[in-house]
Amino acid sequence: MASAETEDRQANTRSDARLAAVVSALQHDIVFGRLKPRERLVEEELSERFAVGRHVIRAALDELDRNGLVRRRQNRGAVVSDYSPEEVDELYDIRAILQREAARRVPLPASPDFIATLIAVNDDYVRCGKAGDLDKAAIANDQFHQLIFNECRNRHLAELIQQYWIKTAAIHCYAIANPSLADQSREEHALMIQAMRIGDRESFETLSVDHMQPALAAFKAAHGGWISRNTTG
Amino acid sequence: MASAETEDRQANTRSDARLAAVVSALQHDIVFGRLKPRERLVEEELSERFAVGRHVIRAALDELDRNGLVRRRQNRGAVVSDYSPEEVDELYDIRAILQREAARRVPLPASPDFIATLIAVNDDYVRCGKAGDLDKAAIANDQFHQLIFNECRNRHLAELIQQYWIKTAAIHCYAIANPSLADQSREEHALMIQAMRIGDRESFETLSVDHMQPALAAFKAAHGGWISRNTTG
DNA sequence: GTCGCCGAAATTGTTGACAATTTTGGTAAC
DNA sequence: GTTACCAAAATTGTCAACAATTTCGGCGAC
Repeated sequence: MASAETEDRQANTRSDARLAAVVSALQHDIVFGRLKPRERLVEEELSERFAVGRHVIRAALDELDRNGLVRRRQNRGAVVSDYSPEEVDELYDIRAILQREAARRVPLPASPDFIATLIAVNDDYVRCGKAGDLDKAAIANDQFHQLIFNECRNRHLAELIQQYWIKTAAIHCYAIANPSLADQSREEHALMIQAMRIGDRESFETLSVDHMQPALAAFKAAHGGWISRNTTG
Repeated sequence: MASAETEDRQANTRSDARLAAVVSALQHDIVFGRLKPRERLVEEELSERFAVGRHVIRAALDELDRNGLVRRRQNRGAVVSDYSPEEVDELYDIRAILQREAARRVPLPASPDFIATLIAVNDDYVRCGKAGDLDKAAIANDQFHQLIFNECRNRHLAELIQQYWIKTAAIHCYAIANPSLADQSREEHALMIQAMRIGDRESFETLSVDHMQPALAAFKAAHGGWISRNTTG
């Protein structure tokens, strides 16, 4: 629901509001663990729940499949995907590559206007986080990083980073719920803003990559002993 | 038609043979210029041409839209996309990033078995190219580079490179049709094989990035004066 | 007691008709 | 001659019923 409007600007995803709403809702359900890995997603159930035609559900599942959040197989329906440890490492490897390069391409120092916008969004993130409103905090966090990466002067690169952001949403949202990690996240956001303001590219680049690591480490620690069943199925 | 079998291995794209065939055929039509930029793709026409239901066509157009080869807008159908010069630069910028990083991750020197396979595919590419069979040459060229990038020890990165390979297929297939560029391409393939064989990573990395440039330069020279109409539309 | 087979239930894939939207062509007013 | 508007054609979006496939439970054979 919340991202239905932002979606409208992206000319890439050709879709109406209903589809966007379903995708967004399912994304949040998966990311925040209301839908657990290996859980089945039945088209007719979802069709009834969201009060839309089954073909809309099908399109939504297509998009989620494309985003890597669910996995579909012929005549067997969709299940929430659980990443194997190797997959998580691979995805974060790619994110590190992309975000480092994006950080190199952002013009620094950033304009005062941009810094002001960034601070406003980050304040929102901090406020929601401390208030325990995880859903809104996650959205503000999304906005914060999306704003930054959109400055990289390569729209396709920014979109690609956004794609991998979504793919790993279930992992990096881990940090928001954990008080200690959330503290660190807030501190790093402040450092990023500072680096952009004074034009310290080296710090900015390092922060852009390292900012991902705590959530990844926490996720791996929590799910370390898991068996990966989704290889050959 | 030709890639219908290879598609089967990729568990990611959940689709039957018909969908894969339609996507592949339309891809080739666009890449080799039988379908020209800004040309409309009408669902019912395609449905009749390929003798499949319209929903299959719709799924195919979805995938082509996702690959960037066509552009769709609400209630207005699909058109073959023509990239603006900025978009082309952006896409090649991303390809350079990804392919450089992949080259860094490929274990070197490559095994003799792998080198042998590579030489066999490349011989096929050279043969088809010199015989003027552009369609098969393009497929062999695809195989050659896909083989290499699949060695990067990160399946998601390899898939991502493949995605951008498809996105820019219309551009880099330019080189195959041009005799001088094709000569250079063949020579560089030989150098890449040599670098992988003896473990010369620096050359391999440089080649992996620079190999794209001639086709890009030729494409930009040919389409330099174009007006870009697909911005806000 | 276990293994294999068969049938029913559940679920997804497909089809064709219908509704909504956009485009096109023509006509009348200025 | 040009512009505004309206109706018809073309095209895409939506829906509900039907067909095909997979899964699950029970039954019988060994």
